[in-house]
Amino acid sequence: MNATQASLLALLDGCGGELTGGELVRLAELRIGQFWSLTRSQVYRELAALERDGLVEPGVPGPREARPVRITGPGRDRYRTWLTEQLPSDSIRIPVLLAVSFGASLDQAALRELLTASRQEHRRRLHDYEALDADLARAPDGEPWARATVSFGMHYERAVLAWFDTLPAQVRPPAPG
Amino acid sequence: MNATQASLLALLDGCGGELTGGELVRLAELRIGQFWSLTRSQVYRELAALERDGLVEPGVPGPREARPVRITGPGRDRYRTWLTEQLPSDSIRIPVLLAVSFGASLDQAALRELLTASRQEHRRRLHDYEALDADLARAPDGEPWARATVSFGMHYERAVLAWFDTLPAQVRPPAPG
DNA sequence: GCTTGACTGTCCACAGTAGACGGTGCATGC
DNA sequence: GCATGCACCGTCTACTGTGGACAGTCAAGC
Repeated sequence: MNATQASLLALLDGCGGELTGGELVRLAELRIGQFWSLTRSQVYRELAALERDGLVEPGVPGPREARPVRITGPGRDRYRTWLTEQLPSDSIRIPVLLAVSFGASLDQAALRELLTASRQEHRRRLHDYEALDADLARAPDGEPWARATVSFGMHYERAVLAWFDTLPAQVRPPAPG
Repeated sequence: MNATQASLLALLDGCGGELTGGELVRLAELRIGQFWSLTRSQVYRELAALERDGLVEPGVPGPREARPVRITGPGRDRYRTWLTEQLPSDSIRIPVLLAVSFGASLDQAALRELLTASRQEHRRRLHDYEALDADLARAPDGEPWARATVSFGMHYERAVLAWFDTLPAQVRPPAPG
């Protein structure tokens, strides 16, 4: 079991029915893509392993070679204990910080341009999260768990934007808000 | 060229001499480990590729099979343009958010425990960054580029700590400061 | 001198990433 | 009714990232 398998099981459990690999990819992107990446190749690979281990079972075949699966009882037990007991540590790679770290060796104008683009990207993401949070707030149950993860995104993006404003003047990107 | 190769070249350029694979691993952990992970296996693999491409060249062999390398002229050009022109996007995986996201299906006490441990870990990291920053501030040149990356770490950790305090009451970890 | 431990580089297995590929259903327009 | 285009299904491959085992070698301390 790994985090990708646990995520797939959790998504299958949450939907309460059957999903194909493609549907899982889309659902994962929507529900956890903000802080967890997974690709089509991975999904199909892990789905095969899950079925081999009896944690998911085939559902009724659909059109276009579609082979949906549903979670089994053991699958449900497995992901729930895994998520609270075997969580790995964070994995974070931020290329922009690589450029900042070696900034002394780089062309200052190019670095400033890079940072400006990055700042804009983070600003855009903050706006997206704010819009998403407003949507979730309108849901009947208020979606507390989903909102908690979006809240993380907003805290993060605001911190990054504040950090940009503390950079050395010669590379500091303009702050449009 | 990839980010790992560029980092190795930048470290070699910065040290102004020759380094072995092991030395590069330790130096990388110290200088960029906070936001960029790389392992021994990777370093030796990429070092072989860099030598094959003429971006580093062998230095004078040392004790214990040590085969130090130094950066070449083309190597210097390569990493500098790569860092400002071909930076990939961020890669972030935060397992704790997976648990929060599927929190509705989990045991609330176990989740709270998990979040408490995570909060403590982030608090510890913030203290480490603050101590590191104080050290860097005492350096003759003030180490502006290194301090900028540590500053990112502090902004990030403070944002995460603030986020913990916004979680639903039944899973919110205690806030000891 | 000898042991211990840290260090050298090598190797392997698996997970994550990126993208090409052939086949198939479905909607669209004729 | 039928042809076309497109979105989608699952497969596959190559490369990068991760974690850990391994054998050989030097140095420090007893």
